[in-house]
Formats: sequence, structure tokens, C-alpha cells
Amino acid sequence: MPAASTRPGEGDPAGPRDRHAILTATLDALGEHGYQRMTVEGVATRAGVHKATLYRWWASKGSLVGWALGAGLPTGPVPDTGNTRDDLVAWLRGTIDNYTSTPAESALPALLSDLASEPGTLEGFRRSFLDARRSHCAATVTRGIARGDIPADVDVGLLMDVLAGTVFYRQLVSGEPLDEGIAERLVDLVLAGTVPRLP
Amino acid sequence: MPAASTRPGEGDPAGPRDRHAILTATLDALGEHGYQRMTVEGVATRAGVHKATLYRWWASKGSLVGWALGAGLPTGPVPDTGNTRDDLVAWLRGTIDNYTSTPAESALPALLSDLASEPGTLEGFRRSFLDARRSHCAATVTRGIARGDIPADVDVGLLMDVLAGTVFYRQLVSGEPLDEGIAERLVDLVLAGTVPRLP
Amino acid sequence: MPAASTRPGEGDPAGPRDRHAILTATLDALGEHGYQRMTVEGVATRAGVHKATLYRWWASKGSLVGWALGAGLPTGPVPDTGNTRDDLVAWLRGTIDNYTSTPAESALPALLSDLASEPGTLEGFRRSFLDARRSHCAATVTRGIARGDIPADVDVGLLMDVLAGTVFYRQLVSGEPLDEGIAERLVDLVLAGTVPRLP
Amino acid sequence: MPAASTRPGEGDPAGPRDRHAILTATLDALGEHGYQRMTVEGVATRAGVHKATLYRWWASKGSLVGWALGAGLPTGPVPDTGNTRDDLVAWLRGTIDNYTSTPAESALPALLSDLASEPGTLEGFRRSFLDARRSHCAATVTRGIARGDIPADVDVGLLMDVLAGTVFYRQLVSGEPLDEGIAERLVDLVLAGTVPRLP
DNA sequence: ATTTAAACGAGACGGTACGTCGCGTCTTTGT
DNA sequence: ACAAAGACGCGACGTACCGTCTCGTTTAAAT
Repeated sequence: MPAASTRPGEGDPAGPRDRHAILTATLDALGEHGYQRMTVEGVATRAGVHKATLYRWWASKGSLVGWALGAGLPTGPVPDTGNTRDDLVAWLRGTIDNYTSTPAESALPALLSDLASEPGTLEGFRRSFLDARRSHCAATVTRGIARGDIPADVDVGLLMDVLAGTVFYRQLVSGEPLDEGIAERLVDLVLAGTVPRLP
Repeated sequence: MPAASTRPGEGDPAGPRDRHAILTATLDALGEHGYQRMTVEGVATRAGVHKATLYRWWASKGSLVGWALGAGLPTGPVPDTGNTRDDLVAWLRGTIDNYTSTPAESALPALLSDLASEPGTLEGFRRSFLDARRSHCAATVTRGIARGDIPADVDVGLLMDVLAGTVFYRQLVSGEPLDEGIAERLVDLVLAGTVPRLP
Repeated sequence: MPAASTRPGEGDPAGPRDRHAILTATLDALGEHGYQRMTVEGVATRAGVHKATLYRWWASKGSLVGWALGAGLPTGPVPDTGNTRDDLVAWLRGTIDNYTSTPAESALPALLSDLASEPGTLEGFRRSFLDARRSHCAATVTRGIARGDIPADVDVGLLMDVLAGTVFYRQLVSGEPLDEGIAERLVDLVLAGTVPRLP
Repeated sequence: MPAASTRPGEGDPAGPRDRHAILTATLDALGEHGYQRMTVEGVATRAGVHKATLYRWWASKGSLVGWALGAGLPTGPVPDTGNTRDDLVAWLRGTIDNYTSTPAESALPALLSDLASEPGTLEGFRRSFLDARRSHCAATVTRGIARGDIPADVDVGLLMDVLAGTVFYRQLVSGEPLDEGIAERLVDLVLAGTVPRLP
């Protein structure tokens, strides 16, 4: 999620001495105050580092938060239990966690808008987080196809968007609760075509 | 999308003299610069009005944008063609338009984060736009139930979240294209349980 | 001494509400800490004003200090006692005061270098202070010519540079004391050609 | 111009390996950008040396520049032509060169203020440059006294301040041109009491 | 017609945070 | 011992934009 930047250490190698402390402090601040209210100076102080150090390694506030999220959100992997439905449910539960646990909850939407304005930055977040996350799901689906649980020509991308998108939208837009059975019901929809009924 | 505010004219009645010009200018600015980069002063100038006037009637930048969107996005209604599938597809196409046409595209995510931080503000946007939009869909679904096209105990809320959420997520997060057939394929998924195949 | 600037109120008219308090605070800070060590924020606080206000009206720290000096240093006028020598001594004593009283002492040299880097800024200081100061001296000299105390074709500019420059140089460069009789001895030099003797 | 410092090599002996390259680079940078705008890092790069090396040998930017000037400005000696007036004119011409040739022109005033803030530093510059320079002038004056050209009780210090100060002041403050005959006219003033006429 | 109140234009201001710059220090690694 | 490399602390600078405030003026309804 970096700005289109030449900062040397936004990606992986080297980076600042206290890289871990910084990213942790960033996620903490994010969880406490949300994206708009958190301050770069606050993150620096919390990490025991000077603000200038942050700007030496990340191009902007958005960039810093982007990489912190990419480094902080778990991407998987999803266990292979042999049961396609269970695996997908597990994956979706992970997604729900990612979008509802404090740091991401407040940060993701702001980031998407903030960084979408400069071309190429959103790509960074996608590469550093989404791609890994989605490839794990795709692997599960592939296993499901092998087992005959899923048609071979399924549109995996759309399937994932249905699962993750519904959850994302509930969380951020419609505000409907993400209750207990939601993961199962969505997986059943995309897997077996079970029209969702009222619980 | 108003702040929990006592501003007299955020809702409908009265309001500033140039209410229409202001809301239009807001949407224009939104479309051109995005939420973060647009400025209240810029909107005021564009509307031929002084900044103070905006703050007399809306509590904040977010509030202004929220109401502009609420007033600017079409909510429906959806025609009753007698064919449930066609009606839902038409509704979903409207949703896609709302989320991909320039103003909303750049504004929605920022807004959701910006306003979600102060409790109760997101409610305003939901009331002024989402509720109307969703009630139109619900009406279509009800007609579908009457026709026997949809089970009576369908979870309408979840159904709408699947439709709108998938589209929203593609647009903002995964970045996958919203190609031609997407509306039909999603409607077929929630209506007939047709697992989405590659086109 | 302003930057080549379009700030509306650097010169005279209007200006910020607390113009006087600001200029006074600037001179105070200058006297206490010197040019390099004083801070714009400190001036703002002292003046009971916000830093942004200063930058709304002056282009930079140097510009602010320049105008403060221009406004703070007395330029004259010099009384006409009827005695050319006495008048010139009085004028030179004023100059000594200007260059040795606390604010200017620490500020002038820094300013000269700081602002000389951007063409035209030094001009501002000259116009807002030096010109007035020098015209008073020139008037005295003119009266002296009328009285026959000074040759009509005297090089007034050079005469003033000898007087002020010697004082300035002692203060800033050579560090020799500006003792009691110095004004008289310099005036006698340029007026009567009396080679300076040890006191 | 050093800080009251214990740096081993600020004065003469030993010093860094590339002492000459460093001092030259310092003067170059000074001439190009002026004191404020030049950077220590830039000097280091230009000298093919690391910044830390500079700080091992000089206490500060000001100190470095001070010594570079002390080493870079010629102090004399002034030839003894047997003619007091000619000798003094030659000396003053050297002074004019020192204050108008590029490096010193931009550096001196800034330095004086920058270093005057820490007590004792200006002393360094005086010792490393001014004293030598002034002793050459004093020698010339002494010879002039021996020849009977100058009264024995002349105030040599003041005489030098008049000569150098006027030039310094023209260059930095009043901005009047340092035209051709200026050296002669000033020398004639202090030597013969010739009131300066318009050329 | 005149009064009066609401709305508006104008624009300075306080405030928060951002991102930048350059000095001077320090640690690590050679040589 | 000295030097290269380069991250870092630190203090300040100058900028942007938000939202508030005061004051004078227009507009329009009410008397």
C-alpha cells in the first residue's frame, strides 16, 4: 500500500532498525484512534522513534499504515481438513476476523480511498496482503474441484468476492450484524446454491 | 450522513438559498478530486457561496458530502416488469452505477471511515439513501415471493448484501472488473443457486 | 526586509489584527535569543497569536524579523541645533544605539546574509529603514553646506558610510569598544579632516 | 572561527587526510550557495569525504567555514614601497577583495551572527585571520610614522576600522558601489583629512 | 415605508497535523 | 587511530485545510 515511492525499505529488506516496533505501534494506534485520528508523531513516540525516521522509510502516513496492515493481518494458510465446506468456512471466518478486529476495521476503508487517489498504491496493498490471502482460498477451491465438490469451471475470483464482499459490505455499509451462522450460510450459497433463509 | 447535528437544513426543509448549487458543486468536486483532496473552500467557491454558509447548514465536510451523495444518488424505483429475475438485475445494475459513477466511487469509502468514527453519523447516510434503495429491492423480492419465484422465508437482507456487497468489494478492494454479465450471474446465484462459472 | 513576497500586509496597510504585539514580540525574541535561536512559534506564543497567522502575513522568519526591525528601529529625525557638528554627532549616536541595542545587535548580520540570498529582499529593509535614516543625515549635511561648514560637493553617501560603517564594523567584526568619544572623533574626521588620535 | 573546542585539528597540525580538499570544497560551496544554503553533507561529498570526518575535526558548520575562510583569505603581507599612501591603498584593496570575492561575500555576515551567539567563537576567526591582516596594516602605519607621514599618536585601530568598516558596510548594508577610486579616497581621508568629494 | 430578523459575504483566526530539512551523533565495519 | 557508510535524534520550518468567529450588508417578511 505504499505510495508510488522509492523509499528503500517500504518493502522487505533492511528497513529501519525498529521496524517491528514501528509496525506494531502503527497497528495499535490504528486500533485505538482510527486512521484519521491517529497521528504519525504518536506512532513515532509509541515506537520509541523519531517521526523523521518514519518518513525516511515510508512515503506518507497512508503508506505506513498500508504496510503495517499488510504485515499485520494474517493471510492464512487455511488447513486442509479434507472437507471443502469446512475449509472455506474456516477461510471466511479468517476474513471476517480481519475485517472486524480493531485495527483493520477502522483503517481499511480510509486507506482504500486515501491511497486510491495515487495510482499504483492500492496495488501495493493488494500484493502485500490480498494476493496471499486469496491464493490460499484458491488452493482450497482447487482441492474442492479435485474432490468433485465444485465444478471445474467455477469462477474462483467471483466466488471469493461474494464471500469476502458480503462480509465487508455488512461491516462497513449496511451495518447488519455478522452473526454466528453467516460464514456457513454464505459458503453453502456459493457451494450448493442454497438460497439464504432467515435463521 | 449528517453528524448527529442540530443544523436546521441538513435534512430537507428550507436550507440555504443555493442548496442545489451547493450539492452539485460538492458532487463535482468529489468526482474531480476525491474526498480527501477536495476542499470545503473549493466547493464554496464553485457554488458561488461563502464557506461559512456551508457550515451554517452542515456540520462538517463529511456531513456535507454525505447529504450530497444522499441527494445525488438515485435510489430507484425499480420497474415491475413481472419478471423477478429481470427486476433484480435492473436493481443491481442501478447499484453498480451508483458505486462506479465518478462521485460515489471516490467518496464512499472515505466517508464510511470518516463518519464511522463518530457514532450515529453513518446512520444518517443509511437513512437518507440506503433505506430507500433497499426498500425498493425488498419490494421486488416480495413480489417474487408472491409469484413463487423465491422462498417465503428468504433472508432478504443477506440477499441484498450478497448482491451489493460483491459489487462494492470488486470495485474498491479486489479491483476485479465489473464486466457485463456480472449482474445476471449474481442474481442467478442468489435466486436459483447457480454456482458462478467462468464466463 | 521582506521576502520577494506578495503577502498583503508585510508593508503597511491592514496587516494582522495584532500587528503591534507581533512585531514587539519579534523584537523581544530577537533580543533574548538572537536570530538563529529564536523561533517563529515562540514569537507567536509570546504575541498571543497562532503561528499560522504569522505566515499569513509574512513570507518567512527572515521577512518577519526584517519588518519588525524596520518598524522597531527609530529612524530619526535629527534635531536642527544650528550646529552641524553637534547634529551629526547626534545622528551618529542614534546609529550606534541602533546597532548596539539588543534586538538589532543579534539580528542584523544574520538578516543581511539570510535575505541577501534572495534577490530584492535586502532592498525591502533598505527602503523601510535605511532610506529614512539616511535621508535625515543628508538633510543635516545639506544644512551644513548652506552654513558653509561642509564643501558643496561632498560625497554624502560616502560620508555616511564612513560614519555608520566604522561603527558597524567595530560592533560586529573587529570587536573594538564603542567608547564615549567615538562619535565626536568620527564626525571630526569627516568634517574637519582631523586624523583620529589615541584618546 | 572554531567553537571553543578541543578538536585536535582545527588549528594547524595534522588534521584530516584531505584537509586541503575539504577547505577548498567548503569555500566552493560557500561561493555557490551562501552560508545558509550550503550543507555540510554537500561539502563532504564534494571533498570526497564522509560527513563524520568533518565533525571529527571541526566542531560545527560555522567552525568549519570559519577555518576555511581563515585559511582561504589572503592576509597579506603588504609590500613596503616606501610610500605610505600607496601601501595603505594596496592594503585596503586587499581588504576590498576579501570582502567582495565570492566566498567571503556570502559567508561573513552569516558567520558573524551565527558564531557570535556562542561566546568565544568569533575570537577564533579574529585570531586566525583578522589579527594577521591588521598587524600588516599596523606595520605599514608604523613605517608611515617613522617617515613622518602620520602623527605618532594616531589611533591605528580606529584608522583601520574606518578603512575596512566603510568598505564592509557598503558591501553588506548600504549597497553603494565599491567603485574604482574608493580606496584612494578613504586613505586620503584618514591620512590627510581630505573630506571625500563626489568623484 | 419602515423595522427586524434571518441569511449571507468577507476574511482573519485558532488549531491539528503533515511532510521536510539539515545539523550533529552514533554504531558498525573495514583498513 | 582514522575513515566510510549510513541510520538516527532532534528541533524547527513552512504548509494545508478544517471549522469558528466577528462584522457589516443584503434580503425579505412583518408591521
